[in-house]
Amino acid sequence: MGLSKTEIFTADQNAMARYAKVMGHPARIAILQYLFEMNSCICGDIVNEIGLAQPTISQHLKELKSVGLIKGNIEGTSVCYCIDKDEWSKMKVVLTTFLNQDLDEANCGC
Amino acid sequence: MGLSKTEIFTADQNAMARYAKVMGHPARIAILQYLFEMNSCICGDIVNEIGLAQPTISQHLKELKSVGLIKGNIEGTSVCYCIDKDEWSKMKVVLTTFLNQDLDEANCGC
DNA sequence: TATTTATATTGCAATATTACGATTAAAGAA
DNA sequence: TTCTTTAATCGTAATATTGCAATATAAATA
Repeated sequence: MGLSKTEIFTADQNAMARYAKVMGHPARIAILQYLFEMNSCICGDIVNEIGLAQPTISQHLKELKSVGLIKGNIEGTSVCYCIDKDEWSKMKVVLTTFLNQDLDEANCGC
Repeated sequence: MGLSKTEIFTADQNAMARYAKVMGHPARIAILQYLFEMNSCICGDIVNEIGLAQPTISQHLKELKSVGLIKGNIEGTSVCYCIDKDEWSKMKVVLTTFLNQDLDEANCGC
Protein backbone atom coordinates (compact mmCIF):
# COMPACT_ATOMS: atom_id res chain seq x y z
CA MET A 1 0.00 0.00 0.00
CA GLY A 2 2.82 2.43 0.71
CA LEU A 3 0.71 3.86 3.54
CA SER A 4 1.81 3.36 7.14
CA LYS A 5 -0.84 2.39 9.69
CA THR A 6 -0.03 5.17 12.10
CA GLU A 7 -3.33 4.79 14.00
CA ILE A 8 -2.21 1.60 15.73
CA PHE A 9 0.95 3.15 17.20
CA THR A 10 1.49 5.58 20.05
CA ALA A 11 2.15 9.27 19.51
CA ASP A 12 5.69 8.71 20.77
CA GLN A 13 6.35 5.90 18.35
CA ASN A 14 5.04 7.95 15.45
CA ALA A 15 7.02 11.01 16.50
CA MET A 16 10.25 9.03 16.76
CA ALA A 17 9.67 7.40 13.40
CA ARG A 18 8.93 10.77 11.85
CA TYR A 19 12.20 12.26 13.04
CA ALA A 20 14.14 9.18 12.00
CA LYS A 21 12.49 9.05 8.62
CA VAL A 22 13.44 12.60 7.74
CA MET A 23 17.05 11.79 8.61
CA GLY A 24 16.81 8.62 6.54
CA HIS A 25 18.30 10.09 3.39
CA PRO A 26 21.98 10.97 2.89
CA ALA A 27 21.14 14.25 1.13
CA ARG A 28 19.19 15.45 4.17
CA ILE A 29 22.02 14.38 6.48
CA ALA A 30 24.43 16.31 4.26
CA ILE A 31 22.21 19.38 4.30
CA LEU A 32 21.96 19.32 8.10
CA GLN A 33 25.73 18.89 8.42
CA TYR A 34 26.25 21.82 6.10
CA LEU A 35 23.90 24.01 8.10
CA PHE A 36 25.83 23.13 11.25
CA GLU A 37 29.21 23.83 9.67
CA MET A 38 28.39 27.09 7.93
CA ASN A 39 27.05 30.24 9.41
CA SER A 40 25.86 31.42 6.04
CA CYS A 41 23.22 29.04 4.76
CA ILE A 42 21.87 30.23 1.45
CA CYS A 43 19.87 27.68 -0.47
CA GLY A 44 22.03 28.17 -3.56
CA ASP A 45 25.14 27.30 -1.57
CA ILE A 46 23.56 24.02 -0.54
CA VAL A 47 22.75 23.22 -4.16
CA ASN A 48 26.38 23.86 -5.10
CA GLU A 49 27.75 21.91 -2.15
CA ILE A 50 25.66 18.79 -2.74
CA GLY A 51 25.58 17.32 -6.23
CA LEU A 52 21.83 17.29 -6.71
CA ALA A 53 19.62 19.46 -8.88
CA GLN A 54 18.03 22.56 -7.43
CA PRO A 55 14.46 21.23 -7.41
CA THR A 56 15.65 18.09 -5.62
CA ILE A 57 17.39 20.09 -2.90
CA SER A 58 14.33 22.29 -2.60
CA GLN A 59 12.22 19.19 -2.02
CA HIS A 60 14.57 17.87 0.68
CA LEU A 61 14.56 21.27 2.37
CA LYS A 62 10.77 21.15 2.38
CA GLU A 63 10.79 17.82 4.19
CA LEU A 64 13.26 19.07 6.77
CA LYS A 65 11.02 22.09 7.25
CA SER A 66 7.92 19.90 7.56
CA VAL A 67 9.24 18.35 10.80
CA GLY A 68 10.46 21.75 11.94
CA LEU A 69 14.16 20.92 11.97
CA ILE A 70 15.04 23.92 9.81
CA LYS A 71 13.52 27.28 9.07
CA GLY A 72 14.04 29.56 6.08
CA ASN A 73 14.21 33.33 6.01
CA ILE A 74 13.79 35.22 2.76
CA GLU A 75 16.65 37.62 2.11
CA GLY A 76 15.99 39.45 -1.12
CA THR A 77 15.95 36.90 -3.93
CA SER A 78 17.66 34.21 -1.87
CA VAL A 79 16.59 32.21 1.17
CA CYS A 80 18.68 31.67 4.26
CA TYR A 81 18.11 28.31 5.94
CA CYS A 82 19.01 27.58 9.56
CA ILE A 83 18.71 24.76 12.06
CA ASP A 84 15.75 25.32 14.39
CA LYS A 85 17.50 24.86 17.71
CA ASP A 86 14.35 24.23 19.73
CA GLU A 87 13.13 21.50 17.43
CA TRP A 88 16.61 19.98 17.17
CA SER A 89 16.75 19.78 20.96
CA LYS A 90 13.37 18.11 21.07
CA MET A 91 14.49 15.52 18.54
CA LYS A 92 17.69 14.97 20.47
CA VAL A 93 15.76 14.14 23.63
CA VAL A 94 13.36 11.80 21.85
CA LEU A 95 16.01 9.89 19.93
CA THR A 96 18.73 9.70 22.57
CA THR A 97 16.25 8.44 25.14
CA PHE A 98 15.47 5.60 22.78
CA LEU A 99 19.10 4.96 21.85
CA ASN A 100 20.21 4.94 25.48
CA GLN A 101 17.89 2.16 26.55
CA ASP A 102 19.76 -0.19 28.82
CA LEU A 103 21.20 -2.97 26.70
CA ASP A 104 21.89 -5.11 29.75
CA GLU A 105 18.17 -5.39 30.35
CA ALA A 106 17.65 -6.84 26.88
CA ASN A 107 18.61 -10.40 27.62
CA CYS A 108 17.12 -13.41 25.99
CA GLY A 109 18.45 -16.91 25.65
CA CYS A 110 19.63 -16.54 22.07
CA MET B 1 13.16 7.97 -9.54
CA GLY B 2 12.79 6.49 -6.05
CA LEU B 3 16.51 5.71 -6.14
CA SER B 4 18.89 7.62 -3.84
CA LYS B 5 22.17 8.84 -5.34
CA THR B 6 24.35 7.27 -2.65
CA GLU B 7 27.54 7.62 -4.73
CA ILE B 8 27.76 11.35 -4.14
CA PHE B 9 27.68 11.07 -0.36
CA THR B 10 30.27 9.94 2.16
CA ALA B 11 30.23 6.50 3.75
CA ASP B 12 29.36 8.16 7.06
CA GLN B 13 26.42 10.04 5.59
CA ASN B 14 25.09 6.89 3.97
CA ALA B 15 25.58 4.84 7.12
CA MET B 16 23.74 7.40 9.24
CA ALA B 17 20.90 7.62 6.77
CA ARG B 18 20.66 3.84 6.65
CA TYR B 19 20.28 3.54 10.41
CA ALA B 20 17.81 6.41 10.51
CA LYS B 21 15.80 5.03 7.64
CA VAL B 22 15.29 1.65 9.29
CA MET B 23 14.01 3.43 12.40
CA GLY B 24 11.77 5.58 10.23
CA HIS B 25 8.69 3.43 10.63
CA PRO B 26 6.57 3.20 13.78
CA ALA B 27 6.19 -0.57 13.46
CA ARG B 28 9.95 -1.04 13.56
CA ILE B 29 10.22 1.32 16.53
CA ALA B 30 7.52 -0.71 18.27
CA ILE B 31 9.32 -3.97 17.49
CA LEU B 32 12.60 -2.66 18.89
CA GLN B 33 10.87 -1.38 22.02
CA TYR B 34 9.24 -4.77 22.50
CA LEU B 35 12.56 -6.57 22.12
CA PHE B 36 14.02 -4.27 24.76
CA GLU B 37 11.14 -4.77 27.17
CA MET B 38 10.78 -8.51 26.86
CA ASN B 39 13.40 -11.10 27.46
CA SER B 40 11.51 -13.65 25.44
CA CYS B 41 11.23 -12.45 21.89
CA ILE B 42 9.38 -14.98 19.76
CA CYS B 43 8.25 -13.71 16.38
CA GLY B 44 4.67 -14.78 17.03
CA ASP B 45 4.58 -12.67 20.19
CA ILE B 46 5.55 -9.63 18.16
CA VAL B 47 2.78 -10.32 15.67
CA ASN B 48 0.27 -10.49 18.54
CA GLU B 49 1.63 -7.38 20.24
CA ILE B 50 1.57 -5.16 17.16
CA GLY B 51 -1.61 -5.03 15.09
CA LEU B 52 -0.12 -5.94 11.73
CA ALA B 53 -0.38 -9.13 9.70
CA GLN B 54 2.27 -11.80 10.10
CA PRO B 55 3.86 -11.29 6.67
CA THR B 56 4.11 -7.56 7.32
CA ILE B 57 5.91 -8.09 10.62
CA SER B 58 8.16 -10.63 8.95
CA GLN B 59 9.12 -8.01 6.39
CA HIS B 60 9.89 -5.38 9.03
CA LEU B 61 12.00 -7.91 10.92
CA LYS B 62 13.91 -8.58 7.73
CA GLU B 63 14.75 -4.90 7.36
CA LEU B 64 15.89 -4.64 10.95
CA LYS B 65 18.06 -7.71 10.35
CA SER B 66 19.46 -6.22 7.13
CA VAL B 67 21.16 -3.41 9.06
CA GLY B 68 22.19 -5.86 11.76
CA LEU B 69 20.14 -4.33 14.58
CA ILE B 70 18.50 -7.64 15.43
CA LYS B 71 19.35 -11.30 15.02
CA GLY B 72 17.09 -14.32 14.97
CA ASN B 73 17.71 -17.75 16.44
CA ILE B 74 15.63 -20.69 15.36
CA GLU B 75 14.11 -22.54 18.31
CA GLY B 76 12.12 -25.46 17.05
CA THR B 77 9.32 -24.14 14.89
CA SER B 78 9.59 -20.62 16.22
CA VAL B 79 12.26 -17.93 15.93
CA CYS B 80 13.66 -15.94 18.82
CA TYR B 81 14.62 -12.40 17.87
CA CYS B 82 17.03 -10.29 19.90
CA ILE B 83 18.68 -6.90 19.76
CA ASP B 84 22.26 -7.21 18.46
CA LYS B 85 24.03 -5.28 21.18
CA ASP B 86 27.23 -4.63 19.20
CA GLU B 87 25.37 -3.17 16.26
CA TRP B 88 23.06 -1.20 18.52
CA SER B 89 26.11 0.33 20.20
CA LYS B 90 27.59 1.22 16.84
CA MET B 91 24.39 2.93 15.79
CA LYS B 92 24.24 4.75 19.10
CA VAL B 93 27.71 6.22 18.57
CA VAL B 94 26.99 7.26 14.99
CA LEU B 95 23.63 8.89 15.72
CA THR B 96 24.40 10.52 19.06
CA THR B 97 27.57 12.08 17.65
CA PHE B 98 25.40 13.67 15.01
CA LEU B 99 22.66 14.68 17.42
CA ASN B 100 25.11 16.18 19.90
CA GLN B 101 26.64 18.65 17.46
CA ASP B 102 27.10 21.98 19.17
CA LEU B 103 24.02 24.06 18.48
CA ASP B 104 25.78 27.24 19.64
CA GLU B 105 28.12 26.97 16.68
CA ALA B 106 25.21 26.98 14.27
CA ASN B 107 24.61 30.69 14.12
CA CYS B 108 23.38 32.57 11.13
CA GLY B 109 21.72 35.94 10.88
CA CYS B 110 18.20 34.60 10.38
C1' DT C 1 3.88 -40.75 7.69
C1' DA C 2 0.32 -37.18 8.23
C1' DT C 3 -0.84 -33.15 10.72
C1' DT C 4 -0.14 -29.19 13.10
C1' DT C 5 2.47 -24.95 14.23
C1' DA C 6 5.40 -21.03 13.24
C1' DT C 7 7.68 -18.31 10.09
C1' DA C 8 9.28 -16.94 5.44
C1' DT C 9 8.35 -16.02 0.72
C1' DT C 10 5.65 -14.75 -3.31
C1' DG C 11 2.68 -11.87 -5.78
C1' DC C 12 0.14 -8.00 -6.00
C1' DA C 13 -2.27 -3.38 -5.27
C1' DA C 14 -1.91 1.16 -3.45
C1' DT C 15 0.86 4.75 -2.24
C1' DA C 16 5.34 7.18 -1.34
C1' DT C 17 9.88 8.67 -2.56
C1' DT C 18 13.59 10.34 -5.37
C1' DA C 19 15.21 12.98 -9.05
C1' DC C 20 14.99 16.32 -12.62
C1' DG C 21 13.43 19.34 -16.69
C1' DA C 22 10.35 22.95 -17.42
C1' DT C 23 7.95 26.56 -15.60
C1' DT C 24 6.59 30.03 -12.36
C1' DA C 25 7.03 33.70 -8.90
C1' DA C 26 9.20 37.31 -6.60
C1' DA C 27 12.77 40.50 -5.77
C1' DG C 28 16.68 43.27 -7.38
C1' DA C 29 19.33 45.49 -11.23
C1' DA C 30 19.74 47.66 -15.68
C1' DT D 1 9.58 48.42 -17.39
C1' DT D 2 12.52 44.69 -18.85
C1' DC D 3 16.10 41.51 -17.60
C1' DT D 4 18.36 38.69 -14.32
C1' DT D 5 18.78 35.94 -10.32
C1' DT D 6 17.07 32.76 -6.92
C1' DA D 7 14.13 29.49 -5.21
C1' DA D 8 9.55 27.11 -5.30
C1' DT D 9 6.27 24.43 -7.77
C1' DC D 10 4.49 21.36 -11.44
C1' DG D 11 4.62 17.35 -14.03
C1' DT D 12 6.47 13.08 -14.80
C1' DA D 13 9.33 8.76 -14.86
C1' DA D 14 11.52 5.28 -12.23
C1' DT D 15 11.83 2.93 -8.18
C1' DA D 16 10.74 1.88 -3.21
C1' DT D 17 7.70 1.01 0.56
C1' DT D 18 3.77 -0.75 2.99
C1' DG D 19 0.46 -4.17 3.72
C1' DC D 20 -1.83 -8.45 3.10
C1' DA D 21 -3.75 -12.95 1.11
C1' DA D 22 -2.07 -17.03 -0.49
C1' DT D 23 1.38 -20.20 -0.49
C1' DA D 24 5.66 -22.49 0.75
C1' DT D 25 8.83 -24.30 4.12
C1' DA D 26 10.53 -26.51 8.06
C1' DA D 27 10.30 -28.43 12.46
C1' DA D 28 7.56 -30.72 16.06
C1' DT D 29 4.03 -33.83 17.18
C1' DA D 30 0.42 -37.33 16.74
